[in-house]
Amino acid sequence: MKLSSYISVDCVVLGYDSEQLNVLLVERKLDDKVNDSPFEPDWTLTGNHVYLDEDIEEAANRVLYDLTGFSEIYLEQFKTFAAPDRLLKPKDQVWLKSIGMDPLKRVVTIGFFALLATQKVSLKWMGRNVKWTPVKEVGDLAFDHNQILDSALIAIRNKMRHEPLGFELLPEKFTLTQLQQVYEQIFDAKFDKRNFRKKVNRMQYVIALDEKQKGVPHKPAQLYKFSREIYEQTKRELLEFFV
Amino acid sequence: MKLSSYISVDCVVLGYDSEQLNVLLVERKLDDKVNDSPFEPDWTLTGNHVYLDEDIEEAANRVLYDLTGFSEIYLEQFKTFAAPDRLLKPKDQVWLKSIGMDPLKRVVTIGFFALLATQKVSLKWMGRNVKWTPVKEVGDLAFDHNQILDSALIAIRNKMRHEPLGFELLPEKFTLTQLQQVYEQIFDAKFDKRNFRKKVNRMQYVIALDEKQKGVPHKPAQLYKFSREIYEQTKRELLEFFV
DNA sequence: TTACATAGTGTAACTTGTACACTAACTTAC
DNA sequence: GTAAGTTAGTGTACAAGTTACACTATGTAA
Repeated sequence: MKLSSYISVDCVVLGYDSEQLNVLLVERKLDDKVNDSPFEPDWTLTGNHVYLDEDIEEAANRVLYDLTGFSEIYLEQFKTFAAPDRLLKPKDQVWLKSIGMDPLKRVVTIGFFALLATQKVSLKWMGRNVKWTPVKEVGDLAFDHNQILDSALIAIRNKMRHEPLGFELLPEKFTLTQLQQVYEQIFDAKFDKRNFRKKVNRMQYVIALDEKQKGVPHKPAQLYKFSREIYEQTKRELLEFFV
Repeated sequence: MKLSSYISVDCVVLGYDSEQLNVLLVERKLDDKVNDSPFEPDWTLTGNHVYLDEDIEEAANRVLYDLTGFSEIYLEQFKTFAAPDRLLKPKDQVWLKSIGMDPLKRVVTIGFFALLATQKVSLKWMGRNVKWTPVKEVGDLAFDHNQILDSALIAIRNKMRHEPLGFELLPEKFTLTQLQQVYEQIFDAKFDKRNFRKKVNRMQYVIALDEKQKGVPHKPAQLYKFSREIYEQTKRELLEFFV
């Protein structure tokens, strides 16, 4: 299959693990490095080329499927990066020449963000090391991937003001404390527990289950679920979220 | 200058003219048409190829400058379109072959929206007919440009919920009725005049000028201006807009 | 049985949203 | 210069939402 080599997708995969918000990073292989310096950053976001007969959404889903084994992950395009000095890897330049194509100087990449609960993921990707890193502790990434990550976080925050994305970071059954923590992490803010719960109570699409948390060394919390159906019906009235 | 032919930008240029929200369309030339049928739509959004040494933001600004003669227009990337069946024009395919490049089947285009007050614009572009069309009366456009327009309107609405984009559609000095009309057009809604003004009054960055409207056949309205400086200082407190 | 940890709950003061109708100021036509 | 036409500009009462704040309840583990 031929690659349209100059178009790629990069996925900012965010996961919440009951403590913090994490981003999925993959370790670079040696032959990915642009020069031989050992000081180049070792970690990148997940991404891949886009095939010629493939839409970019398909390509991003393919990356996520290879990574997690799941295909129903929340995924959304947020920005395209095309600065002329974006780097094409040397091995790709060689390969492009070998098939008679112009080894262009830049790769245009379409940034996607994906949201999921970390426990779902198997963490294997093309034989490389993969790790969750707390978003607040991400160091230098390769290429312009720090910039892509920052843009993703801004896009997610903006979208979360008026769409119920927070639930995508939680398992199907969750506690209100977990929900609150998700929003606190995303917006880097602290909310008042009672006021937060008052607001959730007004959301008819957050439904209390007949079930409690298990295996915790303290009072177990009530579990809730999110109903997208009810949300779709009532969203006109209840649009504002937590920030 | 060589073109990186498979990347283009398309600009959804929106203008407000004291009555309605309009979008700028350009007429196609005959040799743009994919086949000879006279039934193909005659109008498109403005767009162009992206040069190899050019970022996409630069390319979009170039399109806007060619069109309007202005270079300080509010412009923002909103979505990238890359469906495999997006069409490359026949003349471009011929041209790409002539310079030894693979005539790929699709053009990846990055969609931008631009906001301005219509009176600013001179309306000339590459020798073609250009016209403002009320957004509500746009008919069939060429390629997937109706889809691009719809996506732009959704992106603008979402952004306008928490950023002061409405002012970009007005001249520097505007009346509160004009401001209200902009938001009514964008959100396709009617607001109560007194409540709207109450809300504006709370926005310290909308400043009453010592000046009134002129040349209107009725009571002239107070003029106001928007101060981005004050907005930047106070935005944490006053984030919500009109919808 | 006690210590520990987190869950879960209510109220009062204040701010914002909503619904609603008349007078003021200017121009034009007669 | 008077009347008709047009848009500007204003206030109030009620409902809803926001904010700040501290204690009791229920489970586990030692």
